Amino acid sequence: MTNHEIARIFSRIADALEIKGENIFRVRAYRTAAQNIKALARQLEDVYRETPEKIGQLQGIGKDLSAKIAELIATGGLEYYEDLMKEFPEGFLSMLDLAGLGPKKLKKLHDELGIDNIAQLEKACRENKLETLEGMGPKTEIKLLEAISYYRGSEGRMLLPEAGEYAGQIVGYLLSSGLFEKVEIAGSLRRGKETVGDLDILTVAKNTEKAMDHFISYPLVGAVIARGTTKSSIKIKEGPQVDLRAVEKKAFGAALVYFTGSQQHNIRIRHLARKKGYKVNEYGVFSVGPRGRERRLKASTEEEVYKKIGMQWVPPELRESSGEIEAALDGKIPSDLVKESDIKGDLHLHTSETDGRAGLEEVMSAAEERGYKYIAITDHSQNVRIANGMDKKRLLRHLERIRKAAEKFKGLEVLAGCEVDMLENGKLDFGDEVLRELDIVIAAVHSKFNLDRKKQTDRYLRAMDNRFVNIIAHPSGRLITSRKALDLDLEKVFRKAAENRVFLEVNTHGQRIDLNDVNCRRAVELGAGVAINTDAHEPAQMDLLKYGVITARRGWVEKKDVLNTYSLSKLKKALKK
DNA sequence: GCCGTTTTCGGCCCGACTGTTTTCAGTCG
Repeated sequence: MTNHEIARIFSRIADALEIKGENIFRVRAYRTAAQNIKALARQLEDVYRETPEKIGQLQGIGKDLSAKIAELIATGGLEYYEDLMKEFPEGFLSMLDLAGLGPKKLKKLHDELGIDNIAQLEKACRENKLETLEGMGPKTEIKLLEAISYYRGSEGRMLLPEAGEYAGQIVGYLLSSGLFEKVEIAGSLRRGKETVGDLDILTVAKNTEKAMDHFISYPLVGAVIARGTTKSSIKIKEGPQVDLRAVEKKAFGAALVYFTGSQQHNIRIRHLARKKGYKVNEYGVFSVGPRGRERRLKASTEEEVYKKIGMQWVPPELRESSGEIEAALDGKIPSDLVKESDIKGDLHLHTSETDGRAGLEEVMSAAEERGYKYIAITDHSQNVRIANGMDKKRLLRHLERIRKAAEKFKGLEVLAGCEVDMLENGKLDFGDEVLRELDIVIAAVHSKFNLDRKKQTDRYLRAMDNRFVNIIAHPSGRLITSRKALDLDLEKVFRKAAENRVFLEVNTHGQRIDLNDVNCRRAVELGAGVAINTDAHEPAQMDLLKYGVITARRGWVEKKDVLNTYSLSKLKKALKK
């Protein structure tokens, strides 16, 4: 049972209890627990197996919820949950995913109109049945019909790079108007989550009325969801919802904290502030005097807001309520989280020799343009036939060509390597007599994704015992929207990596982001290092590096933990082991 | 249901916008 599955069950329980009209704080407890569990760096199942009592020490998990987690892990099910679900028709709770429909209205629709599912809701809206209910009118029906159509056509959350593109375009549109003094991306995009739902943009506007009008007139707008003086929301045609908030300059810091989230992070910040006699909202930090009199304290930047509460500034990527609050209170926020400018080269690149699009020199000059000190050319090995993998003869010839082409690029060190396939039994696709000819060896799985946990893990461990292996590419094998991660004991893999000085890749290609944030964090905790690589198959993809960097930052990875921040001489030493 | 140098009981982050109201409940982030 994964953390995500446990979190989903808790959040379904929260939905169900809310509809039943249970104590809202009890509902919130389940919801908070679900969110905290999703943000954990370790799998609860692993924690439970080692030290079961640690479950109850987690933030927001007490006696009752730790017992429920134990039951889920031990039996794969939860009696309380299953009984609760029996009270609701199939598909009923998922109606809560409709925008504008919450537990209260849903309960009313069920109790008074007998609505059990989306199809019945749609029919009732079309027949104007909702208008017969108190508190609902014609607009409610229109909004719900829109929500239903959006829900059906919804592709869910975007991948991070796609969100980045949308945001870049809108920010450009806003800035070009001259109506804004400041425009800043906030929300999960600023935190660098691997998928993003809505886009959040925080602004300081010279004239909020004009600014809001400009925003809702964005050419690609499909619908205006809300239009207020400080807050408006639009839905982009075939794209995401975008929320824009305009605040005064002096409130910008507090507003940026608030609008960046995560929600759990905000709740804890405000809670801490309250204990100190302050109130924090998006307009600033206020001291609360006798008779509730409020006085604004100077806090126009994020740094000042955190300082007032008595803690260090927290980098946005860390704001997931997964230990950063405690660290910031103790002054223990990592001081040197890896930055894009720390990266001295890309160590996983393909060329047209196998399945890449560009030739050797094109790749090298792209690297030179990016100011890299070094790169590694790592085309596929023979077993990956679909990618036109090289046999021994072709590889040796390729190495020669790489070294020859590299002579033209004086300031760039080019390592001649290979992405060597990891065979089912953990042997590599080439023997040691070939591997020793390479400057760098990346081992990777491209087939047999469905081995059982023991076999898959042994496959990795054996490959990492080969003394020539430097990097494990895309270790978990997952593709965010299409392929599950391999069934793998990552704890063992990370420990072995630390022991044998094998680096684990943070691969930014396509839908990978692999390792992901929580795995990065655990790998580094266990003493392993990472390498942030693009696995680019054409030079433009080398730009995706920033998403690997942000993911590593979310995993609390510092510069010293990252192989490709090393100087050339240190890199070469590390590769020789 | 969780949590505690104000509390083991009584709190639980905080505010904007909408639609249906005539002062507010519901929803959202």
